Amino acid sequence: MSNGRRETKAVAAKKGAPRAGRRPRSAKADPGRPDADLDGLTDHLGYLIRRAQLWIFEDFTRTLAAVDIGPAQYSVLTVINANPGLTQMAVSHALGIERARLVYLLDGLEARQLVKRRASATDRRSHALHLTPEGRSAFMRITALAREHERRLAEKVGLDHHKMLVRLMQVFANG
Amino acid sequence: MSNGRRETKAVAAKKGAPRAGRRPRSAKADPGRPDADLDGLTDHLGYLIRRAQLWIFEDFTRTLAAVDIGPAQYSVLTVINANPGLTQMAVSHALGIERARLVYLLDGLEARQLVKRRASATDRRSHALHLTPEGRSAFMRITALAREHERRLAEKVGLDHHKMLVRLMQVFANG
DNA sequence: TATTGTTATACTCTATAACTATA
DNA sequence: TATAGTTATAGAGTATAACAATA
Repeated sequence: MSNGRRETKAVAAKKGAPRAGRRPRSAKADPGRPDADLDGLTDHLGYLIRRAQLWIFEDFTRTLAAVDIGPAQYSVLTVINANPGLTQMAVSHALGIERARLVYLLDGLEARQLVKRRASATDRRSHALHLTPEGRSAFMRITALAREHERRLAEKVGLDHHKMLVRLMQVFANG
Repeated sequence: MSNGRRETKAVAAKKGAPRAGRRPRSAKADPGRPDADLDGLTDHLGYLIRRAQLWIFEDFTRTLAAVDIGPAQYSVLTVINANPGLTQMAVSHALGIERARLVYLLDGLEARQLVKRRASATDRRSHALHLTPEGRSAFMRITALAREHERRLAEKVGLDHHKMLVRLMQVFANG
């Protein structure tokens, strides 16, 4: 799985069927495969967000394939880097990742020597999380690629639109 | 089982002391657990979208729990309703749902008598998808609940922001 | 008793591969 | 040979529950 970037095997021949604006009506004009009418779906933010998620995660994963880091791993590294000594519960809470899932993610990052679980000085139930020196230098390469991904994303939606989206979506940043 | 995960000991834990505040911190009244610094994460559209997805899908599922319809099922019903006679491949392509997954979804909807697979008149390999009469009346109740969900979502982000988000995110509506 | 990290299970969704029956 | 629908499997991700060590 580590190299899991399968090439999407040339999805047959795409016939004409151009994206006719946001009103893909004509069911007769194109005998090949006209786009179906999505009806009210394109007014549902949830639907649009799911489609956006597909595009973004795919581009992110492809862009960071060289360092073999996925979106979840990236978010974990970022938070640990910015908050050395954080506990697993705090990371789980900050990112909305289930603590059971986080155990698995950290197992992988620790096995790759990017992250270290240390004993907490104050609470022997919990671990203090830190980037290793290798983790810190890897993180610099990783953030460079992440920025490249973000640039490509901004290109797709338009630079001004990207700024606006980031601002509007802050509502969801926590809680 | 046997994850070689032995802890070293010691090392003083640095208390919180996160980086300089490039981001306003929500002052939660929890002295024991201040929010972690998310650093650059909140400028990544992918991260924000993931958080939005969590909120939206949870609210959607809760709102439509009474009719037992999830986001994917809702999108399938919507497209079939707007395009009676559509094939499974066309639905799969329109919504970005794998055709193998669609089989499973349709099995459920057909077992509940909401959808019917009919024989295609022109190609005996494919099925023509239709809502049943029960499906059509159920769909009216379903869309009412979906609109309620969308209203709640618009409330959360603000009505004007919601409109803008829907417009900006159209880029992802297809492809 | 409650919490942290952990293990385990189940369910959702995505990605493939292979099979069948048609075309 | 290729395509539509189907079945099967594997991998992420989410949601729970339970348990040991610790608080």
